[in-house]
Amino acid sequence: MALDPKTRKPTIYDIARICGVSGATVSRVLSDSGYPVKEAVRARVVAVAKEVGYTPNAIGRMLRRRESADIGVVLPNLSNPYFTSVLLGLETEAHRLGYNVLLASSFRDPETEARSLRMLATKQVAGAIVSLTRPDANLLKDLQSGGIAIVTFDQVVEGLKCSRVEFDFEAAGKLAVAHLHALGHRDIAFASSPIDRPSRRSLQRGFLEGLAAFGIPGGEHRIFLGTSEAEGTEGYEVENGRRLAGRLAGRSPRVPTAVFAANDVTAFGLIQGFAALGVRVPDDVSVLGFDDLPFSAWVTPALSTIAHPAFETGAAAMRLLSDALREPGKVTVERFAPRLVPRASCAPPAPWKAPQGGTT
Amino acid sequence: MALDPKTRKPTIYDIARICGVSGATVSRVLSDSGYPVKEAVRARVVAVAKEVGYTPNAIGRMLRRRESADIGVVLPNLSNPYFTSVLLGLETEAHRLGYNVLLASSFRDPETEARSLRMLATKQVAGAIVSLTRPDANLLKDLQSGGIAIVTFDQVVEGLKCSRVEFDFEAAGKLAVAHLHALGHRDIAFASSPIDRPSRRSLQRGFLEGLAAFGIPGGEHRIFLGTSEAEGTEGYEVENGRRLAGRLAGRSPRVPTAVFAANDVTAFGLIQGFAALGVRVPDDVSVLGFDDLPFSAWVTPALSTIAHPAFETGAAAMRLLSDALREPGKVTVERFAPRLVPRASCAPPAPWKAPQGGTT
DNA sequence: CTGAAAGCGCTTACAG
DNA sequence: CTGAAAGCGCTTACAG
Repeated sequence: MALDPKTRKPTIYDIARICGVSGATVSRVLSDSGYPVKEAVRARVVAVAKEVGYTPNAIGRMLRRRESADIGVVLPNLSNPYFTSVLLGLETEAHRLGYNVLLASSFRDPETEARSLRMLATKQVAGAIVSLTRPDANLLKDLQSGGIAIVTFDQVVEGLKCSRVEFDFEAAGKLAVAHLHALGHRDIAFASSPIDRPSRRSLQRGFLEGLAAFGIPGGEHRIFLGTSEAEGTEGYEVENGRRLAGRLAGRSPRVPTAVFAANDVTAFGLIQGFAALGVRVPDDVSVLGFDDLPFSAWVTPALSTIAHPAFETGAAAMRLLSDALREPGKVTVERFAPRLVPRASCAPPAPWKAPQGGTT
Repeated sequence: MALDPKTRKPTIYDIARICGVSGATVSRVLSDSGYPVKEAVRARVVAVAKEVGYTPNAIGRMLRRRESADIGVVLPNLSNPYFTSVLLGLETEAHRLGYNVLLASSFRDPETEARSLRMLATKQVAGAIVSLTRPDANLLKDLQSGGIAIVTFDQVVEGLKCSRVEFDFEAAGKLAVAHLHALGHRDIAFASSPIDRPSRRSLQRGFLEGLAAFGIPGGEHRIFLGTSEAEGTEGYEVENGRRLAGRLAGRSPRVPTAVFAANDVTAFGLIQGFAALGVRVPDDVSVLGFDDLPFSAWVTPALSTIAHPAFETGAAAMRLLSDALREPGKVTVERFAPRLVPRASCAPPAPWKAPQGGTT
């Protein structure tokens, strides 16, 4: 315990001095370099390190080695359970692979997003996994040319070469319409928070294409979007759904017979909003969600929805990043397809009403 | 663009060379030091920095300044929505205060937990916000003596001086029993995943004290705990609840009339498990949750529960940490109290059955 | 097997 | 207002 005055944290040189060896030797022992060191010396160094409570300084090491085990993660919004599940998948895989996660929620603000990206560059992260509200190829290219590997998910950034996890949002939109159409619906609406991300845009496009495929005219009377700017706060999505239910229920001359919600949470809001107005789901209107969150199977009516594999998306993104880190320049695309999960919130429209499905 | 051979990232010295000034001057300009620099020089430096695409290296700066804006966060389990909400509160406040979050989920493994803590020390974080599966005062004291501020939540670590966000779990357990007792229940059980954290222990203690206060004998036939070691995986809690429902339903000579679940997700599992066995909630058995997750108000029957403010806990923890960083040694304790949120999953026991409450 | 020395990118007394 | 120099804690050719 022969340390300096002001309870300074011991460094490699403190240990070196105590052991009567050079800093280089201590470094070789303590960094598991595999470099040969006489066994007696090694033992002494390890013992002294322990005795003085030595903690390696990763900053010093990083500066010297110019490498990092940190991965930046930029998500639009932690209050949406979808992203929370992505994060869980990411974190699980990161842990398995030995990476640390630097989290940066953008709160759906492009400014914050850009700042987070720059912050990550500043921190010299090895790579970043991002889902952007306002994809900016130049910003991401800057990171890449700074040696930072990028992986995106749920979006392809125009003009950027990088690995990504794709999801076919357009197919999801079509699948939604197909399901509702098969149930007998012809007057189908789309409910969403503002279309501020490409994934939403694709979903909406798929929805419209789905309508077109069945000869159903699209148009503004089918599209119900949130206007609030209070996004990113907990409960925004569900509240938006509640409000949209009011607008849907008030549409003249008549209420749509089915609604496709841009995510499960919005669907919950719709169902609640409808209930408050005495509109029954699925008796009066069918509600189809998107995401298949874990608890979507627990609500009543159990939510019919389109599965969007969240955990798997996060885990896959982390794996792709790890691959890209191991093999710079490697670009891989992993694709997930939508899958229909029919439950109880969708049923044939009133005239042809068939018995409801079970709740469990 | 007069940079070195191998597309090395430009440093302060590259800019200095191009501008014909010293590195010190460039640093003064680019680090917003407030140090006086001739305006013409300043402008030139800024322009060149932009031109060469300079990105400050936070590692170099951290090593020199010995300070960090990183905060470590150690959570037991991201698959539990409670912690997810805590994280959201934390992250929101961290963003507001200008800190970056280094995330480390322990997956409920004490080894992983200890490793994460050491990793954070290594990374020279300014502080850490932790909820530990196996609280270890020595481990945390080591961080503190290394200059890292610690804030805990939902637990007080024996023998550790630090700011913390407390929650009165014992009172929550008592409140649960009081509510169920007031409804007429006398045969009340407790259902939980393994009691591996002090908070769970306190909740259970409160439950038992609550029983005792009403002269209801405790005992093993009232305590139903998960045995699985598959904790930390998504869906563990709900699956555990489903399994426990089976054990509860099969208890002889008779099924309890009410169950207090250690968290809302377990309660969902219970309700599902009961439903699968034809046991109705609340008609045959009342289920009371704990947490009041956002979606607990959306399920059917709407979950009666005890509120445990998650977002607020995370935000408060971050604020306390910020205070402690600003004023080293400052120890503050912020307390949250449990609050009953009666909904539809609890009702008087069968014999005295009264009309059910509404679902919304 | 060991050490002296340079250097990772930055900041900051110190001297002018 | 500016610069030379030292140093944050570490690693790693290089020489022995």
